[in-house]
Amino acid sequence: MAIIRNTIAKKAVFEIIQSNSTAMSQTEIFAKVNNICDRVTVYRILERLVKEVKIHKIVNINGVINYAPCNSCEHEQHVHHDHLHFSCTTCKKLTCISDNHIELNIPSNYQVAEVFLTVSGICPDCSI
Amino acid sequence: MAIIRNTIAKKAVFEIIQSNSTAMSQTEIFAKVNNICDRVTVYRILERLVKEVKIHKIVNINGVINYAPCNSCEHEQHVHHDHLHFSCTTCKKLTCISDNHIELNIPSNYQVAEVFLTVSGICPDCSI
DNA sequence: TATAATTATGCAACATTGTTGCGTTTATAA
DNA sequence: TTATAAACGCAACAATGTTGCATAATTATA
Repeated sequence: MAIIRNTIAKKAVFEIIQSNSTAMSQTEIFAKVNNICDRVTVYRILERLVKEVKIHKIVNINGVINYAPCNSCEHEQHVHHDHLHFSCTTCKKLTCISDNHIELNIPSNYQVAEVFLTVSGICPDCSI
Repeated sequence: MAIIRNTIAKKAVFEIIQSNSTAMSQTEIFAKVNNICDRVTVYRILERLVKEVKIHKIVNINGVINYAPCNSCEHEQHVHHDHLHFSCTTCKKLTCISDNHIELNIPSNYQVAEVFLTVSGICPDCSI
């Protein structure tokens, strides 16, 4: 098993993701990293953080991949993040909303792994 | 109001989308169109078909935008497509599953427009 | 503390996906 | 048949993500 290193750039990326109230794209994260590292490195750091279950990927309604910290997930059991994501059509921000337990009606021949629930609309900040 | 034209390429694109059991990306659609038109034209046709509510956009769990026909939607009322999408992690196919009515628990200061519900896992074809 | 092992990085180059401008073609209404 | 505006092709660009490889940096351990 590979040894995971906690580098300066990795710490910076993780801190940026954790301190932001909404999920961020690679582009936004790279902009905030302030030339501490190459943009390719940001991609690779994000990949590692996802693998380590420290952050998780969320796809925005326009297809842009965003990253948010894994706050309430149980790492040991690899329980997935079936909470709700709100995708604002005005400011494009993606916000994680508290857990929404939903009942699904899926044919039994489908093996379910993860549930992605995203709601689009206008967030409180944009609806004056 | 602009007049909508029903061109050969548009008919072909729509037929491809309608005859396929799973949702398709622009790349897949363009490959099936068989050089009947430019790839830019496919993008523009898809855009128009979405606007005409003949097809709808679905974002795959990897961020790729897919298109599926609008079968059961009520055009007049512009009712949105809050049915469930199954995204197979093996064959990457995106399948529309029948309506799943879900109860959401969203703070009242969020204005909801559309609900996107995507489940990842293994589809029947891939789970032998 | 020095050194070896290997993880992580930077850079360059490439791939894919989507967008825009503009001149030309074509479908439709009159 | 003709005028008009929608649709198209082409080229060029932009954004996002990936890969290979040489170099740098971190960690374990001697």
